[in-house]
Amino acid sequence: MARPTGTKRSILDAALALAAERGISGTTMDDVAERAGVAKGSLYYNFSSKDRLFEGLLLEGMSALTEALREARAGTEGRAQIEALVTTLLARIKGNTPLAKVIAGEIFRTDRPWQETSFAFRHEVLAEFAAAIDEASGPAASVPGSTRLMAASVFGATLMAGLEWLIFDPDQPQADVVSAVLATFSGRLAGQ
Amino acid sequence: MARPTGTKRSILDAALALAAERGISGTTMDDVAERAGVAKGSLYYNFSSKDRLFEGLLLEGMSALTEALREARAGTEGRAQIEALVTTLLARIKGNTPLAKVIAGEIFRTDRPWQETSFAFRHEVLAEFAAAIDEASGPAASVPGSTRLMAASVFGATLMAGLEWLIFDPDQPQADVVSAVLATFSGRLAGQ
DNA sequence: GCAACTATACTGACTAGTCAGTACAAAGAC
DNA sequence: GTCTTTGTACTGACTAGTCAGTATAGTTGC
Repeated sequence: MARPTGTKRSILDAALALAAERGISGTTMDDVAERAGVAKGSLYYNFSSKDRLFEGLLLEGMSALTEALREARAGTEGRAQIEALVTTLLARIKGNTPLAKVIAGEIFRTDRPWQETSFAFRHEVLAEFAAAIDEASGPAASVPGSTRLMAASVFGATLMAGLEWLIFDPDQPQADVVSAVLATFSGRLAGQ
Repeated sequence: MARPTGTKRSILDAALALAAERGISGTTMDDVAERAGVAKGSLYYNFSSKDRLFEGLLLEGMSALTEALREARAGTEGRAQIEALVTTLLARIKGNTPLAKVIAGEIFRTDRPWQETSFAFRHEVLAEFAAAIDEASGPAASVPGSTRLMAASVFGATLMAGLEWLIFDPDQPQADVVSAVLATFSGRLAGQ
């Protein structure tokens, strides 16, 4: 699963940029070849189909993200884990906004050939958040299954705020965005 | 802006169901006609183009949602507003999951002919959440622009948790999902 | 009572164009 | 001398949109 270089890299980069602009279905293989500056034949020499190309793209992006989240959580303890995950996720969204847009658009689709891949990724990401939530609030969750839903909440909050930030107000400092997301969880809104 | 009936209704319903399964780009007009049980010509008699059809679809769904959120907030005060908005949004997502899936997949796209419509909707929804946040935490927000980001966080948390719920564990009672989302904001995760 | 006309809704075969994928001869790269 | 890439032409299935014609229910004139 080494990060591709050379022609494969150009193709993946071009495909990602285009998919972020027009969606995967709206991106044609001719477009990808042109933007990558390679011949169309090279696309099919390196990837067996359009589906495989985009599957590879998502797999690569998702692996990098889960890896980053895993490391962020491993380096911290207790309540700081949530903060570390939120900070890391926001940094990743900023560092690769096109990927974040594509993932956000794909995450609820249930009809893709790479669904399996995508669900596994989703599971891993939520597992990191769930583990951080257990660390922060004690493992004695009141309702069974609620940790996973809370993990989805924290992930969804960060993703939505991150894209809101980068699409509509990209000049705002990253630290302010981290603060805003964490403030949402601080108890000021719904302390029991 | 009366809710269409008859043929228009069948077409919109079919288009929504298909778009939730395959995305808008992945849905063909022939598919829509077949599922709606009408001839393809009727699609074009009732809507001038595929884009207009889906714009109408999103507009209808988004109007109903903002209206519901507005009412929910108007009926409550203080911190209960957040809870009312989260509850209402989750109920709507459950009541029309296909629409929620389509909106979730569209909300970050910046290349659609109906972008204006979509951004306006986004703005209205976030305005409701922002108003509730102001009510809950006092208008003296620490960082300029942070209320909008917090609104995006709360909205994103609810949307992600709602779809997680309905796609992966639809038998879980709605009340548990509301609790889980609100628990995320309770301060147990990141109380300062 | 009925023929002629109008308005509206709908039909489905058809057109013009698009796009994933293929073919293959030639040229670099290592 | 094999692996990779190029360039270009091509195929065939698919798709948005069109349009001449049909169905039906009024309405008007006589």
